[in-house]
Amino acid sequence: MVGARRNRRGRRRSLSEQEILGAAFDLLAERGADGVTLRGVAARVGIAPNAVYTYFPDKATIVRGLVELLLSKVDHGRFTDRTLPWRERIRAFALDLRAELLVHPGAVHLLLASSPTGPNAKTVGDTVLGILADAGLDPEDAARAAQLLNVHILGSVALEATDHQPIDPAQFLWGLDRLFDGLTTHTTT
Amino acid sequence: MVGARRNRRGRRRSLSEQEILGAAFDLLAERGADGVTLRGVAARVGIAPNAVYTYFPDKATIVRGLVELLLSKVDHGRFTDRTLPWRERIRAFALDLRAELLVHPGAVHLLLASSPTGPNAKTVGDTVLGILADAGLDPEDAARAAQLLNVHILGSVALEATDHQPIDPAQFLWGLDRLFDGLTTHTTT
DNA sequence: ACCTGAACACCGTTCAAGT
DNA sequence: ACCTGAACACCGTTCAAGT
Repeated sequence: MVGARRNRRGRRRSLSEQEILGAAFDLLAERGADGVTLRGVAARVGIAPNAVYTYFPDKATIVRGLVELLLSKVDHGRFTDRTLPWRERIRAFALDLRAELLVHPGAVHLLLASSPTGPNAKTVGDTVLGILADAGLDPEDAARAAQLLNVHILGSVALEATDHQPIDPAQFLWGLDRLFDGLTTHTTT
Repeated sequence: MVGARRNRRGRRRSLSEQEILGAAFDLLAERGADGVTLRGVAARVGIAPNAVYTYFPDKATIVRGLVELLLSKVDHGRFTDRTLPWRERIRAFALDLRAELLVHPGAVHLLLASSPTGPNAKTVGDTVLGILADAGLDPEDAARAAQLLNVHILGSVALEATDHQPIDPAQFLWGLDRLFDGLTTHTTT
């Protein structure tokens, strides 16, 4: 239903939105968040800077698409095994997302600034929500707990990524365990 | 010992670093983080853009100074009352810092991106550390807990501030309570 | 040492024009 | 509809020159 719109007249579309987002993703990987530039993306796909506006209304929309593309790299399938303890499942998910964000310098700031609402963001959120429901939290608590985990993951990565020091997951995992303890205490009382 | 350097020759200094940081702070309050611009600061204090380089080596240094100035607005004295329960003391501190960050759109992103190391940042950190020590945590755990609280406060504000929705402290406080529970569980086991 | 004017190498975005 | 060249209104930063 989306795309495949009849181009009744005029020149054929030489690119797709996905190719442009792909170029943005490459720039993110190669030059970091500050390197994701409208003009840079245009140059990489071989069109003039203003031609990008044929595909996206502004740069903010491109960044949201880029964040969506980034989130699609998280493999949700790995965390659906209900035979594993829920702590293990969340831990695996959190480490995976964290790793994905750490390889792209500044990417986490795009996340924190754009507060993604796309389908992939929803899928990621639903994955966490499902695990928390399996853990026995009622829907309201599960939603709050998911948000709390989100804050921990993004906040940790943002602070870790700016410290130029080597990145050690110990503090991250310690905090995650405190969160688990806090959630357990809350559900058992 | 700092400043009051003899100007042996040349024109008198027409400004102080503090006046420049003050102008940056005003711009932050009026136009948000994106409005904090080297040229804007220069215009506000009435000098040419490049004259700013006489006071600061680059914009990043100005931003660090601005973050320091922002942190100086947090009133640490209010949280030193040891007769109050430690949860109350941390809660008051966290709400205070959160409120300070929320009034300046985008300010939290400056914090997250600059990872402040100045004296005011240290004072803020020591305040939290002291409270956690009063709560009975050993120094290592207190340091980790302080970092965990830091992540929660900054991460929450960053996600809240980008959601354009009205800002509700309930989720923030719920998360804080889960952290307290998690820390309590950890110290009592 | 402090300040200026001019310039450089960028940005995101808009406009008029071509197909 | 898609694309281009030119321009606008910005950035941070550097350089040469004046006091």
